[in-house]
Amino acid sequence: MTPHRAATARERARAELTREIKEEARRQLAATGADGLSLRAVARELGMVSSALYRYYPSRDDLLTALIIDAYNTLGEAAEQAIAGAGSGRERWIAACHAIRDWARSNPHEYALIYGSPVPGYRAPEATIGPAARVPLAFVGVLAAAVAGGEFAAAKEAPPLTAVLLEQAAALSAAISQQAASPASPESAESAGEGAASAGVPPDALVRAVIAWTQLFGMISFELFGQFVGSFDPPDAFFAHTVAQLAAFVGLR
Amino acid sequence: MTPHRAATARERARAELTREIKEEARRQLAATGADGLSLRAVARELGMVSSALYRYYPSRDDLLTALIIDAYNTLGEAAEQAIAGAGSGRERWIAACHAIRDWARSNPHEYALIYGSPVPGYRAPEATIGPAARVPLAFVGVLAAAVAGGEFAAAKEAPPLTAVLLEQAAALSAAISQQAASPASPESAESAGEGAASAGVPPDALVRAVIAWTQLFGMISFELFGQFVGSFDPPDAFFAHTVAQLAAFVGLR
DNA sequence: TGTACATCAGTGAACGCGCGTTCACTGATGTAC
DNA sequence: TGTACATCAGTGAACGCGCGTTCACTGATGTAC
Repeated sequence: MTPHRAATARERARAELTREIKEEARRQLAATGADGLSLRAVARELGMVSSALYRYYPSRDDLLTALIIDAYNTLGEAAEQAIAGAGSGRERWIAACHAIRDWARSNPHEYALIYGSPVPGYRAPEATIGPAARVPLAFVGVLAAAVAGGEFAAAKEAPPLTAVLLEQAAALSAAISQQAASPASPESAESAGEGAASAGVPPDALVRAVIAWTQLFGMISFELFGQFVGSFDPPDAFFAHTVAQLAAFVGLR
Repeated sequence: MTPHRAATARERARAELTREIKEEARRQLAATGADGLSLRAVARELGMVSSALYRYYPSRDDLLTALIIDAYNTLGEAAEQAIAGAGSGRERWIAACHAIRDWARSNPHEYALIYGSPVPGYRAPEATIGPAARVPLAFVGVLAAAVAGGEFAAAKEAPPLTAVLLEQAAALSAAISQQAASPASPESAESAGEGAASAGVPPDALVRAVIAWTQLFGMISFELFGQFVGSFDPPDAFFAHTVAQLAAFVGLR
């Protein structure tokens, strides 16, 4: 698709400005939230006239989409790097959780953009699905690698799964294998790597992983959205405690 | 404070319209989200002129605050009623979780208003703190009653709490007892009742209760905000499974 | 019970604001010969 | 290497919109004598 030739000055300028627009938009996101994001304000800040932005994004929603995709990707990358930098399966799991929290704390409005209440009237396009899956896939990858490496211990007191739940877990497992085979973004393919498929992960563990996943984001949302005020605040100790417990819960000892 | 005399027609009309304004505002919330809520649109829909609303709410933020307080209260009430209608401690806990989810599914935008990303520029006034505490207090009440009634079983494999966490748990316990002694809303006093204080609930169980609390809202947020799409969808079975597990987790057998 | 005054709900016009998006345009950059 | 044409980035004015809030006003409801 892309011919091999040097980029023209025009192309370089375009790439540069596209980056600057997103940067400025992120700044405004941090200041005023997703609904406060305005093309006119971005243009103003960049010293351009508002209509000029339409050379780069055909509408406000498209700019928002670009920010959402970027957010999913940087978060996914943070998780993947944390995983790559840790030793055992248990350590990888815990490191990923902390990396996700750290990213969320550093980028609260981008976090809100992707995990907070949906922006009214905005419909997420297909292009966000792949990046959104990076974090869950990374977790499943850790689990699968642990199973393969003999680091996984099935839960002792496992309450039985209902038929519906078993079925959904099986379907999810299949979907994951498929997605891992044809990853959405080239970057995620690399780091998720060989262990990305859910091969060998028992359905019960998959359910537990999803429980842990919702728990993780529940804690982070509560922290960022101010629900912890007056209880475990700051929730650093609480978070570390819970995450360690969750690692055991999913079967990583 | 309130003298005992019949309400004048004016007073009745005022109460009636105040209710209608909030009703219409809630409808708009459901349609367009918190940022789409506009005084002008509410007035328009009620056949009034926009400036007339200022006789009822001094600003848009005050109307928003009223909606937030109502949301916390109806949710709290739903949880309290579920608890009152169930038998054992374990059943109460589970019933409360389901009631909260049901309320959230029926009132997604009100849920988003109180548990979603904060409305940018809006600062929650003190008056919201009391109503916001109803749900957590209800859960602690269930736990305390179970301890008093011998229905509570401490966790077997309890990972040790760090010093910081222990300290925070103790402070939280004290704060709960205090709040239960002087409840924010008269209604909550009644149903939370005798068992509201955290008396007898061990710190470890309190930590577990907060874990369960974040887990619960993590699941609900994921469901409402669309993160389950493609995995456990619909998450009914997943939710029931997890909630039952959580009841055991906090010590209710 | 009737009247004079005070209170309050609702009106309508206006202020000033910022927004997304369109469109005809100028001038610079890139390309084909 | 130089020229003619095509492409594209950015301009500036404009359209039409809805918003929160203020203010002087009218007319109805309530209260004190």
